[in-house]
Amino acid sequence: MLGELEQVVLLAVMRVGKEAYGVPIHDEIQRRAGRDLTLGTIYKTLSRLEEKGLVASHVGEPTAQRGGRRTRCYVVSAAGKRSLQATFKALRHMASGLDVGLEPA
Amino acid sequence: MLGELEQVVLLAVMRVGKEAYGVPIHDEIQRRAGRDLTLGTIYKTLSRLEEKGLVASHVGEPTAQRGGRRTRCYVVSAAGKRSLQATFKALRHMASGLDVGLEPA
DNA sequence: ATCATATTGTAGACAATGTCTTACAAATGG
DNA sequence: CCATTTGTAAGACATTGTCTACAATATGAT
Repeated sequence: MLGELEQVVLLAVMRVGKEAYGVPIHDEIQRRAGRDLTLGTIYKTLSRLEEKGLVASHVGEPTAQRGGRRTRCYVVSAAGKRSLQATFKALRHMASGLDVGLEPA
Repeated sequence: MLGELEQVVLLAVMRVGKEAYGVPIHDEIQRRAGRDLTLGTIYKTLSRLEEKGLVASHVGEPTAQRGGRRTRCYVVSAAGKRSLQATFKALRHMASGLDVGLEPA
């Protein structure tokens, strides 16, 4: 079963798209969910998701940035997307008719 | 932050309504979410939710059933409902426009 | 060149949540 | 008053959530 943070991180990776590495993922979660996590939290979650095959990663091109390592970029795998969909389907079923801000689509 | 199972159990308590004790909660989760948990899992989660003030409980009347203890019945507190709503609001923000079966209401 | 600094990533530790198994309690029918 | 039925609680362990501390790399200034 997908944990709560795992769901959020998967969604953030999808949203960010092409350049989905640590910092942009972190920022997207902060902006959209108003949740202020450390980068360590993001990286740890990403690496657990990768172990489970729910995301895949590759080392990015060196950018003309100020400094830092090569970025590691992530994409959500097909299994990852299915996992999210299954999780949300069950949630919607549980929530239907309950006025908790999660009505069925 | 509400854990994934905590969300499901809170929703189940709301759904079941008046007679929300262990067994009916368990059955509701099984039917609606297709998730087969043990009663121990349900009780443990309920007691953690109660410690956090997200549900309240009282011991029920003895029924004219074959056996068993008095049931302990649960209701979701105002704080519990707010927690759920906040959780789902953030999720919907993260998911909007993503075809994962959780479009904004 | 080299050193301080900015940016990114990794590892380790610990807390919170998820989950089961096992034990315990209470009620009823014989 | 004891076996059976129904319900609850406690303990243990795995997984997930989260941080802090550290390592790696690139840049610009001295």
